[in-house]
Amino acid sequence: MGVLRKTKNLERVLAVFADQGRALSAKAVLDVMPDGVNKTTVYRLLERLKDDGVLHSFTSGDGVVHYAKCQACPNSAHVHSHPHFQCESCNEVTCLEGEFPLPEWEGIRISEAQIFLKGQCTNCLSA
Amino acid sequence: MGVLRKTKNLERVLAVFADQGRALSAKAVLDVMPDGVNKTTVYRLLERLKDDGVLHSFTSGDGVVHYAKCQACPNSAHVHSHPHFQCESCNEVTCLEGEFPLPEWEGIRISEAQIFLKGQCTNCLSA
DNA sequence: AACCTTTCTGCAACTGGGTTGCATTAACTT
DNA sequence: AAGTTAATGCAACCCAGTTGCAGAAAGGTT
Repeated sequence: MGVLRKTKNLERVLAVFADQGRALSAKAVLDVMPDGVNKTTVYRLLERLKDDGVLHSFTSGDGVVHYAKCQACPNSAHVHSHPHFQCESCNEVTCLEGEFPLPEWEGIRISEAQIFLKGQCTNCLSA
Repeated sequence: MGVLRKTKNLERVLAVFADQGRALSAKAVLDVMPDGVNKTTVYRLLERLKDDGVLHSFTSGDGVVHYAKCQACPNSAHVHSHPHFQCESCNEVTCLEGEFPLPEWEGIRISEAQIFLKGQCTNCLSA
């Protein structure tokens, strides 16, 4: 469904994620985009890139959806149970490498895990 | 700050959480409350109960704040790093017992963890 | 009881993230 | 160049949650 067209806006959004090696909310993308782009367009582009496996999304602790580049993701099995981390000082949100070992629970079947951590990042710790 | 008054609405909210042994969003509380209560009131009551350590809150996967009763919480050290679980079939949100063993990460300090799991609950698995 | 003080409540209006319908524009095909 | 289909912008909307303020209840005091 939907052949992707390589539009100017798409390339600009990709450039934003290439520049900043971190997770961004739709609003953050909008703020960084030069020469106003419509917010609806950004929301749709982010969803499209997610459907295509270029980005993945998760909800940060305060309920805002963030997007980040998928690295080393076999497009087939798209599991993103790696933790996401937000620094309480600079508010940057990043992906932590490595999958998370999910414990088992009695009587339930777990299909998806969202792990969101808060604390101090390397930069802010040494500052 | 703030002496608590034992009002009718407060007791009604508490009764809701006593009945349903699970986590509820503000909207869910409103829907269950007999004889319309104002939504602002419910939001404020939930915050108040949280400040008092009666409830704790967390954000579900879709960004909605949920509240649940604190059980066996020493009021001093109020850490809620236990996982929360949502059934994809019946949508019920519950607290899973037991603290979560947080792994260490290089170079950062973790102060808070939110673990949100999705899957099938016992009821829905056997149905 | 009447009175006073302080908190609670309800309302209406607002904020902010995100979505939808629709007409227009830009990509890609032939 | 023309036609098809997807992408864009706009305005209007939805939903969770918040804010300011006036009026209503708790609780304390006399």
